Amino acid sequence: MALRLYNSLTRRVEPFAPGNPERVTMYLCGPTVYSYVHIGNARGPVVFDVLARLLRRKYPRLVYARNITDVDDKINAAAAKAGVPIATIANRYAAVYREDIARLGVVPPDVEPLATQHIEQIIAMCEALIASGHAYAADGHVLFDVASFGDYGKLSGRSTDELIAGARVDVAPYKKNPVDFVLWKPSSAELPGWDSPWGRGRPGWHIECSVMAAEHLGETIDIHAGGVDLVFPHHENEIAQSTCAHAGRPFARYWLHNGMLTFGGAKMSKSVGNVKQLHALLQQYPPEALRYALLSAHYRQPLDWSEALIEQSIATLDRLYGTLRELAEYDVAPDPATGGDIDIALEDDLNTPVALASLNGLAAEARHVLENEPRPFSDAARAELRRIKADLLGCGQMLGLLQQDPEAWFKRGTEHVDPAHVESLIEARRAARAARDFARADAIRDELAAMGVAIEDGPQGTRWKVTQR
RNA sequence: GGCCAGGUGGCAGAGUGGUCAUGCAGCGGACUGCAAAUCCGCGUACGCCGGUUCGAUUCCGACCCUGGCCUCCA
Repeated sequence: MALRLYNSLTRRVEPFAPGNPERVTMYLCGPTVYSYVHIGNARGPVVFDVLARLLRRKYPRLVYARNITDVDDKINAAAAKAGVPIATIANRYAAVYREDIARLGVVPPDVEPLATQHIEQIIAMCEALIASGHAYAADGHVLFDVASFGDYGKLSGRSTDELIAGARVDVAPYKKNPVDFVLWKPSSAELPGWDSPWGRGRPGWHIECSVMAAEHLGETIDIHAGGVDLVFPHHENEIAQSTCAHAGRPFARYWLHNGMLTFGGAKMSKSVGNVKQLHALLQQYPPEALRYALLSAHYRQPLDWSEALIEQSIATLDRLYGTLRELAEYDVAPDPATGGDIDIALEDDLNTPVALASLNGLAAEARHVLENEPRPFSDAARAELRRIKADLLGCGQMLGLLQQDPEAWFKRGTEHVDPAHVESLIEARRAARAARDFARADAIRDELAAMGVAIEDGPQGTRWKVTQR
């Protein structure tokens, strides 16, 4: 089965056919680095990381770009408040972002362009748009002339007329049309700025993405992704700029949009104030559980973030890793499992919930064999277990899950517990049980529980795991 | 108000015109000194009202409700 993706532009699921299989291109709108991002901001990077993994297998020459907006009024405000240059703020939060997103198991993009490193090209695109009559300079600004682009509104399903009628933006006097948007704006002396034909200024937000996509991926890209809240105006504006700057050649073949993460029933956003910072969550919970939670719903659906969702994800991973732990003796390489259930699910517009169901199904198969086959295992049973483990790891790899040592999963956060102490208590309990002093054995178990350590007596002895974090 | 998604069992969340999601939680059983883990089994879920159909949770229409966008936003 071939990859099929929902294209916001056509509002349909379509087979994916790249312009050039030797160089498939994908762009994701990255963060504006003025503060810590929230978990909602991580949904796109995570789900499109799964897409990148899927694409890369078939098109090894994929070029995946995820930008960083490092000049913006919010950064300016944060820098002014702290009394430092904007680069200080931007570099600090960009570094935190890279690190935190990586902890979610996201493979770094091939290119991570910064807006401030493309000022020349931004100015050039503004000039080109002015030259071709799609933009005009006014009062130190450069504005895109929306009326000059007939397809404006196509992505978001709006007509220019209704946009003008419903415009709630303050109409600046220098605008020809209320919906015209800024490509370049003037900077006062205290604001960061660059010299330009229109005086000292800085770029508008939308043009950055058009320029960086063109610079690193080409004029027409295969996939452009982002949150559904960016459809209008950001992506609409990108299409207008890029198409007009490139003589009408299409900007992106496929537009992919992830649904919003909600919290308490409303979209998670700083303006509402219902945010959960990614950085804070990573201190509190296993990163892999956050990733599992983000993949637990289909990417286009809204997903309500909650403590229960994380706990459930941890519980499910406990079970999956528990199965892998039972298979520890089988030393196998991950099998990419091409054509398997997981593949079919992921190629069907990234159906990660079904892929996770398959993952759980594989684990159940393994447990079934472990439970029912007579021991010692026959060669056939062992081969079956090896196959399942290879599939489990291979499918996990596609999803960016199950790649750590099961023992590391169960003993995560052991900085709060001394493993040697735990082992000695377990040994003391073993001795007590051997002496049939069950009161003492249970007391030791309670003591371990108080430390956040749970134990399991199995045929191979007693195992332990942390119950917290 | 306009445009766009969606309403599934205790919860999360897929999917389908007519046997099955899956996970978490719960209950019963097996196993265990007891737990835990694991295994087996269980719960008659598809917002409301009509329509189409032999048959609709799935298709069509109305209604109710929720969320998103229309302004910075992943």
